Amino acid sequence: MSILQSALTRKLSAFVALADADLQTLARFHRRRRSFAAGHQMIHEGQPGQSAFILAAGWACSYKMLPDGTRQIVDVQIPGDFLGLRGVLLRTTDHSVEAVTHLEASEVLASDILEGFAQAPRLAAAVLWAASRDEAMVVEHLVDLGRRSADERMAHFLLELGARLRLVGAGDAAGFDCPLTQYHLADLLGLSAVHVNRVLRHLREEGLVTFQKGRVVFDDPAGLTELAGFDRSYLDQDGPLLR
Amino acid sequence: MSILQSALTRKLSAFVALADADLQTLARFHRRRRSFAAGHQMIHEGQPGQSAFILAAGWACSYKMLPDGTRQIVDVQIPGDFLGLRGVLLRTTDHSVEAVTHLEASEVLASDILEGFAQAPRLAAAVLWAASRDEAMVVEHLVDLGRRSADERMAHFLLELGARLRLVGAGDAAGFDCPLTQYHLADLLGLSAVHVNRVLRHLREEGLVTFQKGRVVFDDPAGLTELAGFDRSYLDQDGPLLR
DNA sequence: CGATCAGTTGAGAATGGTCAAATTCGGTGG
DNA sequence: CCACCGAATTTGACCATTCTCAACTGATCG
Repeated sequence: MSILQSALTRKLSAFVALADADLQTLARFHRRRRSFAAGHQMIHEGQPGQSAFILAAGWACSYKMLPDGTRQIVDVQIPGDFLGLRGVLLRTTDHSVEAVTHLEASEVLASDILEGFAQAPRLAAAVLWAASRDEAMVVEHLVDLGRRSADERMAHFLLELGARLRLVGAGDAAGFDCPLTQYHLADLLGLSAVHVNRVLRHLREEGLVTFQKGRVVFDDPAGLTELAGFDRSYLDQDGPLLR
Repeated sequence: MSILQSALTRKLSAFVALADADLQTLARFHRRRRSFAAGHQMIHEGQPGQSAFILAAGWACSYKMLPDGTRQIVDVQIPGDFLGLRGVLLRTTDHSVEAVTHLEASEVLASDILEGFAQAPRLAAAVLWAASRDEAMVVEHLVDLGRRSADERMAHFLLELGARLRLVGAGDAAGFDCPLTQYHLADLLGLSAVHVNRVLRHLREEGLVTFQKGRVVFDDPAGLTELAGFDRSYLDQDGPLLR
């Protein structure tokens, strides 16, 4: 079993205890290994979901474009995450997904997913359960956009991302490597790129966090957590609920 | 079978063809009928999810409070929707739910859900599948907050709500009855109540939509749709994917 | 009939946006 | 090694959307 498979298995097992049949079905999701260049558009909004991907290495982001040409990034995907699952489940894709870095992923055809779920309904429950935890992150993001100031948003996003990365073994309490540009941050946080730059400068001058040259350093984790009102409990999990 | 049950069954059957055993399990979710006064807090953020509810009549809203006392409403629930499901699945509730009007709901204990899901994994998949469609609405809401102007947000929200209500037989193309106050709209759309008032006046003066005395009237549906960039395809569904 | 709550309006302030122009940085070719 | 290119970042000046504070209206209710 590859490192990726064990990571995903561990993630899913946090929700549902999986039997051998479930694990074999899951293993079949990893047959088609693919590689993509940075900037490649993996999934196109509005098209029927032909396939989803399980991210093995690299970063991606899912986003929606608006008629006026602006975009809103909904979420960032890191290794172990699914891409485009909802597009397959709802038969139509409501967002696009773009590779932020070069990335490695398993392509899972829509038919694989539907057949696999029919044969292994407990696996289906586990996958959807994990998706429902992802929704908790989207909700936090929504609160960011609705009610937090630009500084608070940035602080909250960087802390959440750091916590997620640590769960998959990338980065530590001191900081993490981050391939996102300030344009990505702007589209994530609903700000202009210019203002993102000012916010980052402000947080740096306050001694809270430094984001430079592709690296985020938490200079004052406690102060940053305080500013952001960050509570990581929604990311934690401690054992399968469904046995 | 009650009207509510058939509505929920229809909703779930859009995703997964349910067998008799699944339907019987689903029926057991409706044993505990409860009634709540407007303003009652159904679910408290931070507490372990003891039970969820299936809304039969009335409106509710789920929200998060911030340390500074402001709140962000994440979603509005109307009849046929689940309340507090994620709190049960993730063992801890990441948001609160409040009754907007007097409401009728079936209380479903956490143990009912977990036992039911273990016995009827296809039902579990169906419920989580429906939850994943709800996430599509949260994503639209997120885009509202991140990248749409106040006018566009209001237009988009009212159109989406109207479309959802029509799916459950409340309201029509002309408009709908809406018990939300301007304070609710403010907390939904990330605006101040004062600005909500100005936005509503502006949309009314433009002849697009009128919201007065608890009733929303679409004066110019086409113009409103154009302003909002509204595309309702993410709400549509046309037959079970998993047979 | 006072009290309360939702809605309405005005004036001034603030957060964040837009436009425009440097500056830095990582390659890349000579 | 160096000049150069394009992308990313940085900064300044000005502008606009939205917020805050405050006051007032109107409906509802005990």
